[in-house]
Amino acid sequence: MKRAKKKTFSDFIAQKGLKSTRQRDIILDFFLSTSEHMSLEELYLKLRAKHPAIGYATVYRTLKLFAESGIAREIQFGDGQTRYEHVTEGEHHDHLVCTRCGAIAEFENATIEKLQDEIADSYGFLIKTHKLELYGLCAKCRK
Amino acid sequence: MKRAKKKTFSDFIAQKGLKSTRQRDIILDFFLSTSEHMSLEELYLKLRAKHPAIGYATVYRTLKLFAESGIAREIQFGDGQTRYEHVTEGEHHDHLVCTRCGAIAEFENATIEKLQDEIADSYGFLIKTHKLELYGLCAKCRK
DNA sequence: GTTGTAATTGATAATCATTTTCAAATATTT
DNA sequence: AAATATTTGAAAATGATTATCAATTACAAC
Ligand SMILES: [Mn+2]
Ligand SMILES: [Mn+2]
Ligand SMILES: [Zn+2]
Ligand SMILES: [Zn+2]
Repeated sequence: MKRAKKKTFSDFIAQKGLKSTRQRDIILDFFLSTSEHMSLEELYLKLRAKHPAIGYATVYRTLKLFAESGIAREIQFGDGQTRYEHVTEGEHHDHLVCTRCGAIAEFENATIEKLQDEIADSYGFLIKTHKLELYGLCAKCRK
Repeated sequence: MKRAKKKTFSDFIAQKGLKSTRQRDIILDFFLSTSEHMSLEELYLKLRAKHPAIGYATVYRTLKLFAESGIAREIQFGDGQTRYEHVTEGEHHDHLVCTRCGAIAEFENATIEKLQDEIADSYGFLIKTHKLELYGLCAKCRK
């Protein structure tokens, strides 16, 4: 899983004529070891603890490359912070976002996905991506 | 419909101890006369054509008030521009967004809404709002 | 209508996340 | 090892939004 993503990324780098660098390796290792949905700032701060020399711009640039290569996905939960999550081949999910504590749960629902396709069809619309997020209070916070 | 929204807003203004001003009236009239999903900049530019003295900050502040009063809703389609749409009592809809031409279609699907509730229940999650957007190519653009 | 007071306005500066710039450093090819 | 193109980190720039503030305005009390 980590191996596969590293492979995907190095293939992407090679195919694009880019270079394999120490910073990209460090950031990739760190990203693959993190929990999901981490914001760029969070990521940068935690990274800087171990690797103080890595620049902010490099983290931004590298995460964009991860997304471009297909191993990560950019997500926005409306708090003004871009987050990145891991992309797993053939898997898709949507999110429940707790607006009090920030907890995020993931779910999949095949019926909803199918209905989305039907709706798109009825408009002659071709879906490329979609975004389904449920905002509210998680079980812990609603008590 | 326009009347009702004007009433809602003036009640809101009164109840909050705010003032009824020329600028707010102008912006409200303009907003109520526009098509949906207009970005703030678009709104400001079109408004400025007729009322050159109205400031950018005032437009921002006033649209926020519209949202707070319940006659408008802020929406983000991920292009970095905040948009505002009209809120109609008791109505809800989600969006199809064309990533090529920017066209926006609206849809409602009771089954999807019900499934969302069931998913939330199964997580003990209390939904406050949700966001469902289908991005892709509209019928015109996919040809 | 005049006055007093608090809210509002418009211009501008500030903010915040993100992107760009650029000279120095580095990776890869020859 | 030298040549070349990419990458890096720091700092400046950007773009959308928000805060600041002095001048203006709305409105309630007289
Ligand atoms: Mn996720
Ligand atoms: Mn709409
Ligand atoms: Zn919570
Ligand atoms: Zn289109």
